[in-house]
Amino acid sequence: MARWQPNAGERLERAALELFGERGYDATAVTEIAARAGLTKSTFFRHYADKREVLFGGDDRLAEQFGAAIRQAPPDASPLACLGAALRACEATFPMDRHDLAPLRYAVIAAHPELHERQLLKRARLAAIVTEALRERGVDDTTARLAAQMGILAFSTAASRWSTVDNRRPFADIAAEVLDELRTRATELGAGTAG
Amino acid sequence: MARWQPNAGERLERAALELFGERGYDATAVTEIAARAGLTKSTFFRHYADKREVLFGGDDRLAEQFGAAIRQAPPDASPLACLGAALRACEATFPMDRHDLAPLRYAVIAAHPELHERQLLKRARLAAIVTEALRERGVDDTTARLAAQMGILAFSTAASRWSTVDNRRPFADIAAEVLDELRTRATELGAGTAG
DNA sequence: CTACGCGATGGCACTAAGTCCCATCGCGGC
DNA sequence: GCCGCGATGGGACTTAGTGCCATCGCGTAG
Repeated sequence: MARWQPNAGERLERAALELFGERGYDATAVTEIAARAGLTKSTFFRHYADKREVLFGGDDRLAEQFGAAIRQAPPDASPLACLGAALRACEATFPMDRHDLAPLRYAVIAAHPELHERQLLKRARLAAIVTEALRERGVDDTTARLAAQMGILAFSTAASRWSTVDNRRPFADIAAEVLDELRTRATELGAGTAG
Repeated sequence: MARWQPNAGERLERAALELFGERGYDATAVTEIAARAGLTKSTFFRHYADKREVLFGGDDRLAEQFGAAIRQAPPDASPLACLGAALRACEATFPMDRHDLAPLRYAVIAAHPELHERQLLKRARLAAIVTEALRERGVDDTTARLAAQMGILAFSTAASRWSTVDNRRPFADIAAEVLDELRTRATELGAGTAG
């Protein structure tokens, strides 16, 4: 028995990604994922609330980092500056030495609406955390929500580009670039006629 | 038998909302919804892909209206002006004579992450349609995506406020107000220091 | 009026996700 | 060596969701 081996969560995550790559998401049962990780269905659901969640463990850690980075930003930093800091802070979640698995993960998510759905939920939670963190800094509600959406858009775009097979650039660089372009476009949008 | 009675979809939707209100979402089985509508489980799944979908039938029609409104906007209209037109166009989806059911619907969705998840998916699809419609007008990719996010944010905020129990204002008014405030905030955001 | 066909429904079997509860195991402290 | 705690195993159970075929209602051709 493989009982009591450490890192059950990581093993399940790895086994899941392997099987999704080999047989596809739908054709992979939770029992099979657990078996490959040397565990059982019961244990799987003790680590992940459902089958989808096994692909999004990192997003929860990310949300914490995001919130912390905004709170640690200097008091006079603008909302967009806070977002920049947050995007730099989540560099650890996108380490280059794990870059090989990213394209597969994205492909699986893109191919299954229920996984895309879960990704959207994670990002909505992230947006809620950013909004709250900005509000704590005295930013008004509407601005906080708008800035949070811009941050999520920058994050999503950057994460997508980073996860490309032939990408070799660090996440922070891509994110900074995207955020800066969004800032420019936001100015143009607001300046245009609205009616 | 109630076979061959018209509007099976509407009956299922109504029955579902009733039961969700009475017993809660989790405690209501698909079989029960179908039974109250005078139908069976088989027929339910022929009308809605899953249990969640029964609450989001209107969102699909909305997406079409949204896209059509942007395409019909005058060629020289700015992106934000297009969004304004789209928000006005979906007035039909928020008729005052059906306002009574809105608070319940929102409460049920808010209480269940899986329903919130589905709502996010619908809005993401809406955002994709807006993005594509703006691109067709010659708007560059980044601006289109940013504007679409702003539109979705305006829509979500307005829909939430409209669905309040004591609200009596038409949707278009609320939406226009929200969008205008977002435009102001976007300008301020872009003007601030970024770095 | 009958025969035929089409589309919507009913019904049933089946798979797998997810829940619940309890037994079991391993490790560390007393 | 005993004991308790936390993690795992295992099995019973409910229900979402799929697939297939029989059935029904209605319109239409002849």
